[in-house]
Amino acid sequence: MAFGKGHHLHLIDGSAFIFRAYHALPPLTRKSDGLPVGAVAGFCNLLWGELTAARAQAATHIAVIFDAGSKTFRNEIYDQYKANRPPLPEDLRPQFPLTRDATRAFNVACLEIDGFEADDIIATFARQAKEAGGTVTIFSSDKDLMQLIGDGVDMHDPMKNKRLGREEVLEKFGVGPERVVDVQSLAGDSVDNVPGAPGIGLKTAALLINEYGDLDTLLARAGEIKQPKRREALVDNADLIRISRDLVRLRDDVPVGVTLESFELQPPQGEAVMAFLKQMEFATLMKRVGEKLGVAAPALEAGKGYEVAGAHEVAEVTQAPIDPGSYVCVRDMATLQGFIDQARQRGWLAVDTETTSLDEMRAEIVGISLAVEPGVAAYVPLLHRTGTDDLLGQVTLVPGQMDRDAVLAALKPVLEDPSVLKIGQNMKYDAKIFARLGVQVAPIDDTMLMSYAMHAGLHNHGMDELSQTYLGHTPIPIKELIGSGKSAVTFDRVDIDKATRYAAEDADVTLRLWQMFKPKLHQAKVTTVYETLERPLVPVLAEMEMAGIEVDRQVLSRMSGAFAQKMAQLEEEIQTLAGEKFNVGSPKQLGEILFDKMSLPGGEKGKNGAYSTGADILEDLATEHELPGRVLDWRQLSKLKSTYTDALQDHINPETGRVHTSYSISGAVTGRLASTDPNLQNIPVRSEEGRRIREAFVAPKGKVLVSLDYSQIELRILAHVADIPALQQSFRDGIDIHAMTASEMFNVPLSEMTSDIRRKAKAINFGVIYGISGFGLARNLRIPRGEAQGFIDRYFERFPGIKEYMAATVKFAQERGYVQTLFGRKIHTPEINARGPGAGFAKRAAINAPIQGTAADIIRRAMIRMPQAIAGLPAKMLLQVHDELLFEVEEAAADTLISRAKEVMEGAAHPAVAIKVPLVVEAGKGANWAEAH
DNA sequence: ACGCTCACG
DNA sequence: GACGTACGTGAGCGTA
Repeated sequence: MAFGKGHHLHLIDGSAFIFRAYHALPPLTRKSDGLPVGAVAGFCNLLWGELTAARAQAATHIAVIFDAGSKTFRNEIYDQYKANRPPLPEDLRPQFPLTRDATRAFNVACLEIDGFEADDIIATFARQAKEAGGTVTIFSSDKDLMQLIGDGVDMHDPMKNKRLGREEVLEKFGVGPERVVDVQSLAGDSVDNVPGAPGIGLKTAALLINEYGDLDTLLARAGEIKQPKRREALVDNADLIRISRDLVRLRDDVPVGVTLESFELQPPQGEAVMAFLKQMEFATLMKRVGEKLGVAAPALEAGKGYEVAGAHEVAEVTQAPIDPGSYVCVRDMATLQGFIDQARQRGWLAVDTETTSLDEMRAEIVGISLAVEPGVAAYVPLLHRTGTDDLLGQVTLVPGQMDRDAVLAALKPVLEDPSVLKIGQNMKYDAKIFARLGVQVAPIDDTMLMSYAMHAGLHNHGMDELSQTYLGHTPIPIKELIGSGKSAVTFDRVDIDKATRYAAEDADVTLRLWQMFKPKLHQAKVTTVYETLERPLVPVLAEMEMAGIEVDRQVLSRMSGAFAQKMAQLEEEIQTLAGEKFNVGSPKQLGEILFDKMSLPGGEKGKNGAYSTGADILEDLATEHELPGRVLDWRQLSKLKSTYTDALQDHINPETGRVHTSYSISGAVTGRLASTDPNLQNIPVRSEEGRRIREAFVAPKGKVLVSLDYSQIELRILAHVADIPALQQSFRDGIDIHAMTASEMFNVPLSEMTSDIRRKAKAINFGVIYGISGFGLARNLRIPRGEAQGFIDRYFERFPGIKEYMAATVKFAQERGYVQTLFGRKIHTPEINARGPGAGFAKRAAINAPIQGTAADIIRRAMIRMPQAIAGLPAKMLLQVHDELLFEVEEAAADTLISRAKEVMEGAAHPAVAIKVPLVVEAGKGANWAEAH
């Protein structure tokens, strides 16, 4: 029978059901294999409830509509559409196809169409139903659907369990359903990232539309608006507003390919429902559905059902042992396609690349390994070369390898497919290799970062260590393939059979680690840390590293020359003073000259019997003799030359002409990044001579460098976490915090503050962050230990909250074995209950970690939000130096960049944590880093 | 491979 | 009462 008068259609927004189910339930997994099924279970419950309700409401037709998940036509209109959506939780993705299966199992029509959102499909069916003379109820909480209300179409919000009609639309938008699109086009939508008109919200938009009738009239007569702000917002952004309208207006002409008749409400077929529920191991639901349908629920075998993720370890015992002999060497397209198909089927793929270098910007890809299941792994050799060059000195490819570009072309769709999760160990490396080959790998999971989120402080997170610790398996060492030291060869010279065993094993191990870590993230309560502070940082850092920073070789080379001259001169003077030639760079020889030959006082031998000749000791000796001062000068120049002016030149990439550092996300236990090859986080700044090295870090013509750094961020965090009202107030008032501390401690009014008193207070403030001790402060200030202890006692007397915070933090660590940042990052403190001197170290580290770690979390949050915030500006984020971000930007846009980036940085803690003191960011710009800082 | 020294936050 | 200490990093060098 044709759909028409008297018929009533229920249209269900399936995606809304899924998300609601996912967030309402704990992470449940199927007992037999650990498959995440929480969202599916919740979805089935909601659907079952809805089916019961539909009958009660005399629905005659029903359908569940899903989002197809891939890009839609709206992304072609506006590429930023929905661009700020958080990434999908990794355990939700594989449940999507199961919810479709569930819908079909309940004998309900289900539909999704590539290129369109569920909302468009719903709009299309709603129109068809209306035109046929029937009525429609839409089940969704999505306000975008409210434009469809009226004339036989109403909505039901399942979250609030309430009907939405014309009155509710008026209440929410200030206009009727027919003008909802106009209002939304003006107001924009931050959730979907619809731009709208800047500065116009829902209220103003409704006011304008009601005054002018509709959007087109309003835009045509925008010049008449009296308020200058509103007038400009509309006149200047007319195009953006029209684009916004195309984004919010639902299409009701989607080629759906099915008719309304096919949605006729059918009773569920007991057998099909039961088969599905049994497969999912949903015992309770089987019983409930069975009773209603009058079918016996089949019993589940022992050990089946579902449970909260990680409740039991099933992974290891059920897995096949790791056997490198079983891996496949891929030499033809059909075999490769087989792995790709398996990846699509499962929704995940473990990937690893083998290359000629650890430097991602110079490395050439040699092969790719893949794994889809524990034990099911393959290696695709691409560019292995013969061990010896031929007679002409030419390298020759080993025969039997597939063409690199053909393999990449085959892999690109799956590597870029948003519905297939790519799993790797240190994915930033592989993502950069692929990016250089034109493949943007996403979405990703990273076992190194999962381990870091769970185990920071317990051990490092390299693959060999993780495999040993968590799989009890020692992977083939890379040394066995490429050798070590001077005789090491690059991976392209490795025999393909050996490479297959090694490389595929890495992918296999990575996949197994991922399966083991996944449920444990929830258990360790670090899912949010992983999802918001680790995983999203990978693409951000990859971008920064690939951008690199321009370094002027000339500047460095000139400085190197000058340093060399000055050093030679100093060396001669030193040797004359010593009365003999010796290696000034050898602490051992220097110690013997100073303390044995010249008999200067204060010679202390370290653990291996050598005299200590550190800067502080030489500074003390400088009053006794000329030589130590000269050595200090020589050392400074030597350091600057070897570590900076010489070494940095070697790091200039010949292709890009820029220096590309690599950030280690999991290198520092506190959450800080670490920079290597080269380390761009310790470029000199404290001494005048050193600071000049920053003049070599330059912006290209027409651009400038912009530096933004958090002012006193760790002290601000201390004021918050230790809850010290006096410190908090000073930060709110913008008072010099060290002067204020000094004033409180020494009873000196701010107006009479001397730089010496302030210096002491500053040292104490920093000392507190480090877990202060009388000894440490005494050494830092070069004052007697008793005096230093006196300062500390006075400080604690004045700010008792600090002492309480320190004690509470240590106690927390002793009881739980870890400390936490404000954002939930855990830093383990395994040595906290040790005896001996180690105990002191562990306590101070435990006190420092939440403060340093919270600061690290904050700048991570800022960095993750930054690409979105500066999109459209001719600007790039280049470097991070713990509390500083460095950008390169076209000169004309520098001030815009500063204001946008500053806003992101100062607001980075929100909305997760409301810090009681303002975060303040200071900005500078200039032709080089010295000027910008 | 390890420790010393020193550059940074 | 003695011990040994500021927190977090990475690079280059000399020495074993």
